[in-house]
Amino acid sequence: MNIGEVAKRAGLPPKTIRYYEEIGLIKPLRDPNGYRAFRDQDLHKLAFLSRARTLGFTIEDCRTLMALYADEGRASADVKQVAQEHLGHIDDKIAQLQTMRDTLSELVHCCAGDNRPDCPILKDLSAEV
Amino acid sequence: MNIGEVAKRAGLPPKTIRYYEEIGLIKPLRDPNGYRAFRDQDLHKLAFLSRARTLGFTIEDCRTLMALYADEGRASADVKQVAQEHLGHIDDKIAQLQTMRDTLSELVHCCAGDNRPDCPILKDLSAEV
DNA sequence: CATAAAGGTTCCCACGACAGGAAGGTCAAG
DNA sequence: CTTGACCTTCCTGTCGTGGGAACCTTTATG
Repeated sequence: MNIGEVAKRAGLPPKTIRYYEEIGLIKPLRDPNGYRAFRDQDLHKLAFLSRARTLGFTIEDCRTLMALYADEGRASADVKQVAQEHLGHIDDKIAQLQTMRDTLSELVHCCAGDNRPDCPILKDLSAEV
Repeated sequence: MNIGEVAKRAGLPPKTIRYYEEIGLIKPLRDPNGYRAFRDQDLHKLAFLSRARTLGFTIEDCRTLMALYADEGRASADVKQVAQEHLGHIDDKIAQLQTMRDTLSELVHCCAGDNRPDCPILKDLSAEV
């Protein structure tokens, strides 16, 4: 399989796949012409990565998760811990965005949005420290 | 005022302030010794930037907002539009994170988290394409 | 059989918004 | 006079790609 083919199947751009090879997440073989030769196991790993990235795991998390996946003797507790920490980060980020959203939404609501210059949004931003 | 002083007052690291000058958001004067000499108006702008960044506006948004702030003849509609677009982006991001969170939370919940290798999280990640 | 299009390769630069650190100049206190 | 706290510029790194140049290989078509 060439890179275009796996890209389609794994749902990842070729650029990203090359990058994943560069940082050692996958190790595709090479054809005599220099083209990367992806095996099913490579495709499988890429699909794994694609899915994990969709769930927001960092590349380093992915590396850890793939190592755990490959380790038959793993403890599910280790996997769970990685996932829970990530979940914590997501929750933090959501909370932070929600705070922004609340403030911003309030300000937008208060702004007349007409052709006059008075604006509670700017007033808030320029409020005294 | 030197950079350390404004940094404290505006709640921004000196590095960030230097960066803001570099990209033209502020234009502090210079003392004969080469030190930046911040006026009240510079501090005011930095406080504005700090607040806007806290609300998640991009640097380019900040540039626009500061221009609107400086423009006495602005229409509040223009400010509102910038804010509303930003609000939209925040909502998108929250929705995306929420989707991740839901899936991940479900998976974490299903994982025993013991010393056995069976793990629904890894099972999900390695599911067939 | 020649050619053109579509695919592959490496390499380098850019993004956003800074953070870290080196190497050096300046200033206030003891 | 020295120490230490500031300040300066300059360069590099972050994270996960995306864009594009310059070049090579394969496949399809006239």
